[in-house]
Amino acid sequence: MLGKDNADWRTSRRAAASADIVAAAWELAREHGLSGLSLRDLARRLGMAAPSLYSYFDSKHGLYDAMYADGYRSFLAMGPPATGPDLRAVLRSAAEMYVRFAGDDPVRWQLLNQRTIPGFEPSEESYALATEAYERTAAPLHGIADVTQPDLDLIGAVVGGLISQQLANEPGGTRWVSLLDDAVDLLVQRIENKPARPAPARGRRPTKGEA
Amino acid sequence: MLGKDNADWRTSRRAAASADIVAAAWELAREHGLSGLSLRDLARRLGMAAPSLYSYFDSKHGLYDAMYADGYRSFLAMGPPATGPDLRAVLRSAAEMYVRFAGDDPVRWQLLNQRTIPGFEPSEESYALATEAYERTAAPLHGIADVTQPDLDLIGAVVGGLISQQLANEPGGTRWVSLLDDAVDLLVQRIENKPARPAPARGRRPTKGEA
DNA sequence: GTCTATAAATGGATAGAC
DNA sequence: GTCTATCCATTTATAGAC
Repeated sequence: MLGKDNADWRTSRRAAASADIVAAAWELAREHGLSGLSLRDLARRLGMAAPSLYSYFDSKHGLYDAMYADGYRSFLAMGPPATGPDLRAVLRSAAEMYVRFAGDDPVRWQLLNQRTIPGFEPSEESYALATEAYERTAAPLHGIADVTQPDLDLIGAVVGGLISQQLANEPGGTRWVSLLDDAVDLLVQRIENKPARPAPARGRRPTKGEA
Repeated sequence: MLGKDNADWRTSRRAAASADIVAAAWELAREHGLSGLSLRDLARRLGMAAPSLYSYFDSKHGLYDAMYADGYRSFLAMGPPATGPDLRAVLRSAAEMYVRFAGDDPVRWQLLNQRTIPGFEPSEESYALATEAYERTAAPLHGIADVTQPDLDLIGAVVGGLISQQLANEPGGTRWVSLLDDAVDLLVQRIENKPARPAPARGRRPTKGEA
């Protein structure tokens, strides 16, 4: 009567094997580039035959999808960002967390943030993790000032831009990343010194994004 | 006695053929992604045999290098950015030029600005074009206010970040790119409201980037 | 310069035995 | 689930005819 236990055991074994594969795939991606990843190399490193990988992933894109999900799970594992009443402190904390995450594994950042693998798009399930990570990071900002979606978009672009320049032009350095505090100050200024919430009706100018 | 003319003609013929190849390569890259480009497809589209491409390029990376150079030549062909005494106007013009250039051909922007092809690095000659483009774009800013290199780095990161987010998350849209004017205003504010040029010596704080 | 032919290495992917 | 064997496409490269 250990049918259920047996099934659980199998499932967890399978999950563990799958995790091993993904971990080895990250290793290889760091060594040979994201699109330089080959299933043969991967199988060899794991001491298994290449076709066996297809028991775990439908295709190479399926593997990328698992890596994508794994990347966001790693981000979520860093824990929630700081909360508090001070916009600058909260923003700085969230930005630094993101910069650290990107610097820890540039290839991971590339898969998660750039459209670099032709034809690859994350599955709904994996993308849901991306959404969760985004919302969790943005959440502490919502209460504080009058943070709008365009504000969040600009924040993301500025922080992402600094990371991107850093990784592309001076990997391992700090030339761009060291500008983070200054950038945060700018963003805080923008958000706090915004023309007070538009009086409901009464000559309100349409926002830029509105059709 | 037409040896020289004949040589010139051959050179220009060769250059024209080379340009045709690069143009077709861009087409294919737009269709199948940058790393999805195949020399067979390329040769087929040009109505030639694949090995013939090796008369023009040493390797696939050689082709990428030619595309890289071509990309920056296209940028330079847009002409110099606006000049003038108004920082905001000059910055906005340069930024809009860059955004237009990126939107016109996202794949080109990817090759020029992201480390996406494993093992590919532009040759010195091609990289010189990148430097020329950068310096030409930054030149009009140098005269105006007290624009430092960290200022330029931040400008590049912000503009590049908006482009990157736009292309990755909503290609063809304007959600991020429409924030450009706001971003420029922020940057102008930073540059203009900088603590006046530090009095030579006398308690000057070291800049972040300095060792 | 261009072609045909060909080679070797490598890539993703499938079929079918165990 | 794992293997062997196999397939087909791609990259790189060479030899040799035209």
